[in-house]
Amino acid sequence: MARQPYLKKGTWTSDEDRKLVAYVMRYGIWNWNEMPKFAGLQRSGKSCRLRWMNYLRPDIRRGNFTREEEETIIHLQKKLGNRWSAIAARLPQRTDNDIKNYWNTRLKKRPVISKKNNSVSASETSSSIEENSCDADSSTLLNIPAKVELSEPFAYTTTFSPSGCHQAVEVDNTCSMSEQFVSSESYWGIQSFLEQPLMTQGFDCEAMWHYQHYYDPLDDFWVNPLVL
DNA sequence: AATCAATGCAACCGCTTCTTT
DNA sequence: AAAAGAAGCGGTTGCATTGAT
Repeated sequence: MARQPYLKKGTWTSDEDRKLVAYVMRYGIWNWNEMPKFAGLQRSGKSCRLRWMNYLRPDIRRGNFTREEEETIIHLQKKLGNRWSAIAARLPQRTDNDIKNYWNTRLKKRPVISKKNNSVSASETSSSIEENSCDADSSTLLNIPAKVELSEPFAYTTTFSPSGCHQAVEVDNTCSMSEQFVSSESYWGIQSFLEQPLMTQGFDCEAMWHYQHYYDPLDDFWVNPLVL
């Protein structure tokens, strides 16, 4: 009987993140079960998919949930039950796993939800809702610059639109400028991977590289100008 | 400063659903 | 229509971090 190749489990390292992101950005998603070996990862396809979907995708917003998001979750959970993917579909930049975790660790524990204005009373939320200066209101949830923070030193920024087409957007000035940067070290880490010979054929590799940057010599950073 | 408990979240597991042949 | 494989989903676990003593 053929021995199963060793498959790593547990927390992802920055190197693994880098490999997966670079691979997906170059080749796209074609088959999660086959991808890991081409990407040089000793992970199951399932693990790769989960990592990408829940953490590495560029269109994910991380950090504190806004009051509006929180109220949406509460409302939809009441309406749909624990159908986290359905709830996540209404909050396009949040993952089902994030929403599930948020519900299980915070919202579920709340004893009383006020029906008045469909909101939670101040006494119940004062300790749990933190204002986030980068939060967008619900009308601008889409098409805002998204950021993925990987384990140091790898990070990149991009824009995302629900249709899958990249388009110019305004930089949210309320967010710190650092969110527009990726260090030169990280940039070259990605670039060197991308310059390696192709390992598979038949994919539109160039089309995958939407993520463009320019170098700012003053800060020694590669800046994402928010793609065309 | 050290230890323990509580908390939050990333990741795994097993099952279901969808797609392809 | 059936079978097989891939992808998606939700429940759960385990570890890292934080706070309390």
